[in-house]
Amino acid sequence: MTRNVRIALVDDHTLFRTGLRGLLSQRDDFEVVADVGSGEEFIELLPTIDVDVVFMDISMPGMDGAEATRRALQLRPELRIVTLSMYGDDHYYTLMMECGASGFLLKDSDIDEVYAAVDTTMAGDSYFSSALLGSLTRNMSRLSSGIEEEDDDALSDREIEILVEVCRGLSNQEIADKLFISKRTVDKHRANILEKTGCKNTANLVVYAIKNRLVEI
Amino acid sequence: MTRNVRIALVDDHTLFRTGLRGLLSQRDDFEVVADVGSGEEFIELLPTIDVDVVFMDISMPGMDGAEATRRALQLRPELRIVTLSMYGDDHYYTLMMECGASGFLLKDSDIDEVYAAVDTTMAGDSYFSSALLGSLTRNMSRLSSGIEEEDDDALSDREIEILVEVCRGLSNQEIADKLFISKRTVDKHRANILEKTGCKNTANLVVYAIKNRLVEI
DNA sequence: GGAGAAATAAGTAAAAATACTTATCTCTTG
DNA sequence: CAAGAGATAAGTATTTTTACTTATTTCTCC
Repeated sequence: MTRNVRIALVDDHTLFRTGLRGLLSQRDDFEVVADVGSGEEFIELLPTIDVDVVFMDISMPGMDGAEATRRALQLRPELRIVTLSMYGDDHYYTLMMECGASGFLLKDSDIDEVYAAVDTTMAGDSYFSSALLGSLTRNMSRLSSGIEEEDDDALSDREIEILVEVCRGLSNQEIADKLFISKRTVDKHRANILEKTGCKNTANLVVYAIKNRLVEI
Repeated sequence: MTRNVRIALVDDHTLFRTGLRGLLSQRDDFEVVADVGSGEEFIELLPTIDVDVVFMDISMPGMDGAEATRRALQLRPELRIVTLSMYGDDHYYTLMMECGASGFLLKDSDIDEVYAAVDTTMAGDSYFSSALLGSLTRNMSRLSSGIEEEDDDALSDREIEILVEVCRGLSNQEIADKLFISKRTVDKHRANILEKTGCKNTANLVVYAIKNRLVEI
């Protein structure tokens, strides 16, 4: 007999986690081995547990899903991490895929998609919410159409990370402390973000970030 | 024997709804009689069903939770509506209470709070997430202290005018020029706005303004 | 007509952001 | 292994915001 799939849940909404846990337990070949509310907790717990598939929320207070995914995969490259997001935004999708996620599920998926995500990623493939297919194929066709528009102004992962903290109201110094880098580096990132986004100041940035669904309000 | 409590779920995230439904079904005196993804759907469905308690999300595409609550209570004043929110924000809380909600639950509550919310509201009382108690008692004591300060924190028209310009990304000097007043006056207004809204800086202000619908993005 | 609220204005000082530049280090990719 | 991109860091100078305070004028409301 095959052993159970060991699943971890990382999401800051306890109720959502509890609900998902209940839904997952309906499959008796699934076993939820971790159920935590933050990226930090998960990274701390990871060395002590055996996990196959992680459902990872993107927006969480403190360490977000992107950073947690990166760190988790450094520790355990064989982990299958499935992103759980409110929005099927290109930016989020790209960010998480670049961080090494194996799947992307919208929170308004139905439970069959969750099961499918586990089964598919366990088989070594990637899984995406069916609702995402439209926007994905759009991107694909754009890429294959040869226009190759490289979007020079796309924010890097780190820049997005900085921008999210800016939107939370942290000063550059506070962001520096939080990310363990120099304030001057944050200054530089922020200047680059302003340049790339065509924004003039903080107020513009927050509006930009919200419009582009980089932060949820 | 008492009859079951009939519950409706209104939330745009299918997965969350399904999870919550599962959790609620563990109480065999509860019965989920509606499970919809938007305010419109709920209002449409309401005349055809018997409901006691509604769990209502605030932010939904289309008709939001506030509007749906108002309309539902017009149709059925005896409904007990419990708000489900990501945030324990004063503003959201006040808004929903003004719309007639009987309870306010954070999405990171645990399931016992959900059960408690049903039981409490069915008994005719109001229920609030324990995480909210801090900010609520603060408000209560302010009210009961007899000062009768009718929401001292309401922004004046001029302050709202300033805030809107801030959100557009104008500097205080630019706002001053635009409104034909001194930059120092704008400074002062801005400081008062920060104080009243409890914000720390521009980023917070923009988020506040958007949440409070003072600006559209 | 007087009380109180709101808008106006200013001084001073400190903190933060912005505009420039340059220079490593690391990682990926051809 | 070389090239390029991204993250890191720092110098310097200017502009902007923020935190304190006080004071005058112009409203409206009772």
